Amino acid sequence: MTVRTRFAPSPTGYLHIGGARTALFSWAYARKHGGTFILRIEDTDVERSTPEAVQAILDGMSWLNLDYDEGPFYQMRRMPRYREVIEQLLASGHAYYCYTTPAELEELREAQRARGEKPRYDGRWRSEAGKVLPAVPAGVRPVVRFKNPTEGVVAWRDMVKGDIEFANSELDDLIIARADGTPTYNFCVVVDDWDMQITQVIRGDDHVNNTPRQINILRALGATVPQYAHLSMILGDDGQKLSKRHGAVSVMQYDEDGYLPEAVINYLARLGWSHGDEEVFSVAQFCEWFDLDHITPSAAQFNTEKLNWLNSHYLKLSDNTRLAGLVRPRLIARGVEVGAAPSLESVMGLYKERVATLNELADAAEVFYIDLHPDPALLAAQLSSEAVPALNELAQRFASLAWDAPAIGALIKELVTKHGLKMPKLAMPLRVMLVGQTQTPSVDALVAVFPRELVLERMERHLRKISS
RNA sequence: GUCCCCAUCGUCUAGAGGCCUAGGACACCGCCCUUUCACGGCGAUAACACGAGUUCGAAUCUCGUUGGGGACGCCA
Repeated sequence: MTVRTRFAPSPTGYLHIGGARTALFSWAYARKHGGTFILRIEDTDVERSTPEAVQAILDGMSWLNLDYDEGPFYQMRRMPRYREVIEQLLASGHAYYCYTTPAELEELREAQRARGEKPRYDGRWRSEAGKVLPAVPAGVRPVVRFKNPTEGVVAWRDMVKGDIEFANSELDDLIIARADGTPTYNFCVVVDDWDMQITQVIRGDDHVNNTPRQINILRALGATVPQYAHLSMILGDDGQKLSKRHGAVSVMQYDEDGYLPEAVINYLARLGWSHGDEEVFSVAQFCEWFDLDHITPSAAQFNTEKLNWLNSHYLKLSDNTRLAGLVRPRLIARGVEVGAAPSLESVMGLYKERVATLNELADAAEVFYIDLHPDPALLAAQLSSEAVPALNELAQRFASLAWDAPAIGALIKELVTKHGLKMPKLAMPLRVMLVGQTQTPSVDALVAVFPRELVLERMERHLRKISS
């Protein structure tokens, strides 16, 4: 049988990091087995679903390069099909109308909780042989409930967690159609997974409790029960459950924060899944290696430090043209006009081994293109009176020097010796004048990236001030 | 409260009864490289939650305890 997996988010917010990992694993499983990956939008919660959220999910997946073979399917467009199946269940006696009102249910649950029981529907409208049902109240529109088996157990071999078993006595008769006739989540999932012939349901482990109910409905329908793989959740950096407060950020936030999609994919792949000691691998390699046997059943804590490490790794591997293309819009967004000289590409080359994110790369690049005003205190501290003559001579000699790093380096060394200085005495003030910082790449490489005129301009601006 | 799940270094993990004196990675610390800072290289510290049992032998199997998480909606 060919593999068919699906990712089925509800469009009530952005695609967060946990959802992204679920999508990634589901996608990778299909890719690994030459199967089909389906995107399904579970938008039956009309109140909370928005087109913006749909777009956010699509954007997130596209940024991560998770392509789907079928869909997106929207549940709201499948209403006639759901209605048809509900009729079928009603007709076969697997479902029934229930006239209990929400208020009555609340009252029931309240009482059960007070008694220390698990809150659940008491089956008052469930038809049984020889049972007399209450009189149908006037003016109450009924919901449809699934008639869950009362005896035995429902068990499955979870591909991540192993054998899981629920007693049917723990399950109540869930609502499959609301009073207004619209179907509910657990029911739609079942019909969709059935119709779409999903072979492996890979989803978050918050769905473990839904699984026995879904299996029971599937069986009532005579459908094939798919395999299930329940992924444990991802905790925030602080070990807390991901929530809006705790950085349950959109995957697009990682884009904004300057992470490369391949770094995020690599990080997510390694979070809860492993292939021996392998830490760094391409998406293609991941698809080849991926399997459900090596997924940890326990929750994993997100670790930004490790993501940073992976990101800096991929940054080093990226060519300068790509990096320039990614950094340029970030600079423009800051209002920086990126001039022709130095080329952004060369600046990327100078800094890509030293940063963890694209934003840090942008920070480093920015000073090359703005009207730079180094911190006066810093400049004063570095620009010692003994360095000024050497710097003056340096500027003078720069004017006619062959403009490359070896020549620049040689000249600096020569003048350091000539003026009886230590290297930092000369290099530090030069760094501050050029980029406003004492910590930079090697000074000859730094100078070489600049166009000669800009170096002279930035040097003379300050040297003139001192001299006068 | 009831049901379900989970439990190896600070974090992500390797580990499917002897290969474990528990391996790798991130972080941290130290050293080297570097007349700056990073990068890089080398090294160190650091874990099987606890208690019973099964076994010649348990991180690995069983049970219990503790701790954590999830679910108990006319949300998904």
